[in-house]
Amino acid sequence: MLIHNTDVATIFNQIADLLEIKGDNPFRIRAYRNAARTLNTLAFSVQTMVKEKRNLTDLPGIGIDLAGKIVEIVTTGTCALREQLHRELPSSIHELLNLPGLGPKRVKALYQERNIQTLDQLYSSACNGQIRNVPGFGIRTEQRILEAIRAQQSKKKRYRLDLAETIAGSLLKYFQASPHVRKIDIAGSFRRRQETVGDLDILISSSHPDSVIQHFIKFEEIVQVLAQGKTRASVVLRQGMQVDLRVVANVSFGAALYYSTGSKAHNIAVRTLAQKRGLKINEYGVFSGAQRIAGETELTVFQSVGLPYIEPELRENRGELAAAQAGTLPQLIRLTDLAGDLHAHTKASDGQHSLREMAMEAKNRGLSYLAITDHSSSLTITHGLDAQGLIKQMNEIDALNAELDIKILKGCEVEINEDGTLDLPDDILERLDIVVGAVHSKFGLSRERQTMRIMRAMDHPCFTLLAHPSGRLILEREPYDVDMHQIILHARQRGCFLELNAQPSRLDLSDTYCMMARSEGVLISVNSDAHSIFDFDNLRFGIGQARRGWLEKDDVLNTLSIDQLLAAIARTRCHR
DNA sequence: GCCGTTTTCGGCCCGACTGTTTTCAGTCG
Repeated sequence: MLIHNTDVATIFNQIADLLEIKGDNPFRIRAYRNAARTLNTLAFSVQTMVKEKRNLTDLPGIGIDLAGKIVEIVTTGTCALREQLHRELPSSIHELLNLPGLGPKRVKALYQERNIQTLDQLYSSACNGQIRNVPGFGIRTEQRILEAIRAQQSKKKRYRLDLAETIAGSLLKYFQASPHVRKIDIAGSFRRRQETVGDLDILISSSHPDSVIQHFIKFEEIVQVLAQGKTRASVVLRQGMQVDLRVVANVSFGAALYYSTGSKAHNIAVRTLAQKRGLKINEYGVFSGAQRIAGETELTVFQSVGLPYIEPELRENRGELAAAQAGTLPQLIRLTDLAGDLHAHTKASDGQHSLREMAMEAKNRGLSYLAITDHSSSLTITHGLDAQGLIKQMNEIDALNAELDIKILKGCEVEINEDGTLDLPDDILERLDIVVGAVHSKFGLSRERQTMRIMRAMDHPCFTLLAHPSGRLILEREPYDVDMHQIILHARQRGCFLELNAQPSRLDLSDTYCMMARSEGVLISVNSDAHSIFDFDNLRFGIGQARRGWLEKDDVLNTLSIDQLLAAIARTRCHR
């Protein structure tokens, strides 16, 4: 039986929920949640670790007891503790905790006083006015529960980063109209460039917080004000997205920005560090007793606990504190480090602009090379190119290269067939500068067959890099089942490369696999996969994801100069 | 239940807002 890390994490979170409702030791509950978070961000399979008898207690937040429970879950598929808790409390009850406004205490009260076990029961009880008399509840709470259930039924919970960026842009513009806004920044997972965000966290410094809050709640896109106080407010926008605003004094801006950027796990780790130094960190600064010793900028907050500045994309408690203390933080790649783009389409297949238009735009954006990689013919939906079509395009590229001051590479996004062969004859592949292999079909193959398919494609002597390696579409399609670690190891052995596809709907490879590729020494190519001249904007999303994956300039293929790049591609070909 | 440059025991991040409480518990970020 295949057990994924997320399966184990889900069981740990369920146990934490049930223990919370029971009123168990809060630190024991936190231990289960910490372990679940570790498992959810781990690139390696714990089931494989168990098979290989590797030491689970090396993982952060996993001690002897939880290591034993992980072994139990990956071998039996379940956990005795969870089963026992389910005998004490109904199994559906933890769903109630997901409802905003309901925490463990209230869920417990609802169960004990009204025997409410499911959302449906809660909804009908609230409709009938049976909630308001439960101790600790009232009419307002009953109303909010009804609203929360209705809202949950209609809204999508997370949003892609590109949509979040659009909304953030309009909010920033709106706040520019307020004379009392001194500094403003968007914090939270948005600032950490997470691929999806659940809400937007806006931070403002001002000496007139009341005016700023008043201005905020008049924003025309707001459909509901959830909370409104002297220094913060929470609202829901028309798109369903929640926006939280916090206003602080200028001397606290850095501390508040640091605090609201998170992640939660990172913040807790740094606060714990501060505590050992006898310091207290909160939204207002770093305090030694009653004296504020830092807080105007983020840098001073880090310095106060003896750390160098840590970039927001690294703040996930995935080893950045240890690296900071050891002085081994990565010098994260920046957008301006990219010298070229190795994946772009034209009107010849499913793109919107001509070869010339794409090349001119890439040059205007400061790139010194661009690979044109239209689809191959078996992807009929995109009107892919056959051998004749590609030969024609190669001639056009020769002509343009003689004319333009940017190097255009002859490439193709070649279909990887079900058996791992490539969708073009060898004599054509050999004439291309770059061969980008991609899976667009047969997503449902077994893990073994999908992995073999891709590895066999990599073995073709002309294969250069693997496009969007997992095939996922964010919030729309799960990745196909594939052993990414094996593929990364095979890429290293074969000498080829993997793509980080920068489309905000893909961002594929994910951050954790970027970390894995980096640690295995496999170069990543951050590519726009542009289908129009506007899509070169994608690159900044790709760079955000690359930074989350700890990538430095030297870890990224398309930071090489054109000569270095051509030499690197040549080496992949003389490999066999 | 985890963890250790004060510790193998005794800690474990911290404050704002809401509603129901009439001084604060619960929830959230």
